[in-house]
Amino acid sequence: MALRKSPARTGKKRSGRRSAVTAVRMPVLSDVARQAEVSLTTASRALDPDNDHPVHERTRARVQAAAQLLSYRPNPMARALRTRRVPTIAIVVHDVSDPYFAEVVRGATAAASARGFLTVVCSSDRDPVTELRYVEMLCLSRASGVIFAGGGLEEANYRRAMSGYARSIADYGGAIVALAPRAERWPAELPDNRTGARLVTEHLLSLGHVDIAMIGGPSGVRTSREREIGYSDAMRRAGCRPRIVASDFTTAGGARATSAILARGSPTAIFAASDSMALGALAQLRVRGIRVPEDISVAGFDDVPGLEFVHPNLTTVHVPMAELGAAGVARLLNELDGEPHSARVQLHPVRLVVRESTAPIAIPARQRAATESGRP
Amino acid sequence: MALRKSPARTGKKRSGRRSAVTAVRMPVLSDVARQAEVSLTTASRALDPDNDHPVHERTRARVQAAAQLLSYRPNPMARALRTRRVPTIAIVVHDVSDPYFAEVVRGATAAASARGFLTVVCSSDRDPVTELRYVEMLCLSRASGVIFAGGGLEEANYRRAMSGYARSIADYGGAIVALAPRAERWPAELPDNRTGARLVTEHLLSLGHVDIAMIGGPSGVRTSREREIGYSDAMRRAGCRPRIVASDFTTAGGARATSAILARGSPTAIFAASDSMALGALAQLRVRGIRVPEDISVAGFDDVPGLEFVHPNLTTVHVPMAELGAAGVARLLNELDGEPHSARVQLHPVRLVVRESTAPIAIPARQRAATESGRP
DNA sequence: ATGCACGTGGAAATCCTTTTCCGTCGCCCG
DNA sequence: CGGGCGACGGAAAAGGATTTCCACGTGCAT
Repeated sequence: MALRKSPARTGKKRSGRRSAVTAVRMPVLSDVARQAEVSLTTASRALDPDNDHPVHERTRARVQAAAQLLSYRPNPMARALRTRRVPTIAIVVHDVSDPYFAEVVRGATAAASARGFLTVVCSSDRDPVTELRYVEMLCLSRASGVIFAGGGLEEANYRRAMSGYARSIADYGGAIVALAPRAERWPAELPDNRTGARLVTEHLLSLGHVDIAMIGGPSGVRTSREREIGYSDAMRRAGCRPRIVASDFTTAGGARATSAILARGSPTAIFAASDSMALGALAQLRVRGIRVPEDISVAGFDDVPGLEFVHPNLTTVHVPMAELGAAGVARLLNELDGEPHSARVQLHPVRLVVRESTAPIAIPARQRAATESGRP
Repeated sequence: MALRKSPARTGKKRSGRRSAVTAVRMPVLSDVARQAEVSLTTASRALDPDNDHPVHERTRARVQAAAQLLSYRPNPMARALRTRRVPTIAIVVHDVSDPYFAEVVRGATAAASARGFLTVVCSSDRDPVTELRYVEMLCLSRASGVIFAGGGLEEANYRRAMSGYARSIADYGGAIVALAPRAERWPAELPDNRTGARLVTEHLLSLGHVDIAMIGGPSGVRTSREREIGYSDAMRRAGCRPRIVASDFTTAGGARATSAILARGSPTAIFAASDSMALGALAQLRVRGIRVPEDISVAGFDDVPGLEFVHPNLTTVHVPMAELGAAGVARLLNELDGEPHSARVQLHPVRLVVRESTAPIAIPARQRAATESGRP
């Protein structure tokens, strides 16, 4: 694929102003070597626990003492140049502002920094071109690994480009892991979307609902599909007709989809494939004066933080987002060390969280309302 | 200060498995030079637009053609080693999951990637030790710059350590910018907190409110203080007594603070120093059956995304979060280029956004309610 | 004709670490 | 006693770009 001119600028011109006086020049390996009276080679070996070349314990101690004394820290750039890999792991998300991704990122950065890795987060803003640009940059800068927190696209060009980058990452010894289902057969740590969707649907069914509409995610995104399948299966098994309106995982999209659903009949329950969309549904229902859960039940998916502060508290499926992020970096590090994982995809259990936004259908709803704290 | 052994691990052991066949070796500068029949020097100069050494146009064209042909991309690691600076800018936040910071990060990453810079985000989780650890890592890896999105602490040890790192960053030619008021005299792009707080307060005052309580941020954080000052000034100027309960900028904290406020009297309006806290206030008022805005008005600060989907839509002060992030990056790049900025701190205007959660005091509130869409 | 500046290009040093390849020394064994 | 082996340490190459000098040829002024 054609690569164009580098967009990078390095901000030169600047000369080392203030440095003159203060700068005591960071010690480099040769300083340590001199201090310890050994060669560069030995110093390097003594300081590197992973190196298997034998170094006499006495020598090693001397070198380490010298390093300590000078408070030497190896220069990551030089190291990276030589080893052809930088100790940073990248995490590619669709949108950092999306609370789902924010949580994943939180978990991942915490886990990574605990192991001495920096994380760069790349937000594609749901634009495949931007995402590819990022991945190219990551390849070039030889990130140790890339975690894809969001799903991929089914589009042919995208997939071809991506598989090229993936190969190139594998070539230089980097690793990739996915945190959402993708066409590519990468190692993956995934939430159990199908079961989750089945759980909510069965919950709704058990409350007596029959006409349950679903607000799906974008078509061509596997997470959407899996959640839709879980829903459809449960519905069909109960003898109900599934009904899905595709949307885009955003709050605004959820509101729009709700309008669309209402325009074509009035279900007694709506299951949104993400909390953001469920929030949109809630908002839309409110402006129309439709009460939740008295008139209609609403459920979401993800259990993003803060749901306990929206009204009514949303029934949803808890996805362990931060743990997913942490598991992603753990998995990545394993892959880097070449320790093969038994299963390519590791499913993380999700659980149904029943809160206030779902209630038994119709008449029973009124009884339930009576149990809530009355207004003065 | 003493630096200990590197916590970094680079995951070696792994040998280049599959590489054997596929790897076509990425072209390097010398390949381009050979192809264009010029020296390394000339090739480098021809490809670098910032270089001021004269290169004949014909030669430059030849080199560029060669680079294009080979789809050459400079190796960022080699470049970094030589220039002593990596093209990544770090952004330190208190919590990536906080929508305020998420937005700032979004703006910053977009601006940075547009200029060929990668961004690493470091989330301190509000722990000074973690934050310091991050900053040390950033120093070592020679990030081009560090943007502090959140405020700093007043604590002595923290400030000393931080100023040490700051000096070291300046020494190697990196830059720092702050996006929240701090004790350190760094270049800053700040929201106009004082004016914003004054604006909401005056808005509330103009609606007839007199007993307006404020939920403040953590003490020792300047953003809190500035917003509190704006509020207090406006109150005093109107002859009203300010009343502030400190909290922590979180939704849960906002809910708790609301309880505390209610325990000590019933104001007719509550101004929270952040939207998150205002959301907590809203939730708390709801469980107590207190209507907003009929019984009490609530206003927030920041205007984080998604407020139009909460009920009632929150009146707040719009802070241009993404723009702040972008401005931070721009400022940083300027600093790196040594182009001096006139003012050390650049104030970004904020504006009052009046929505549904604030209304005239007492009786008039009912009239206002009539203008809303009625229920069936 | 000499000197100087300028435009252009190249050789080599530099950034700092890791790794390859080799040399030495002591020791054991045939 | 020569040879082989294992433990240990060092010289130097590699990794790939940037940058500092320096050189050469022209054109212009002296």
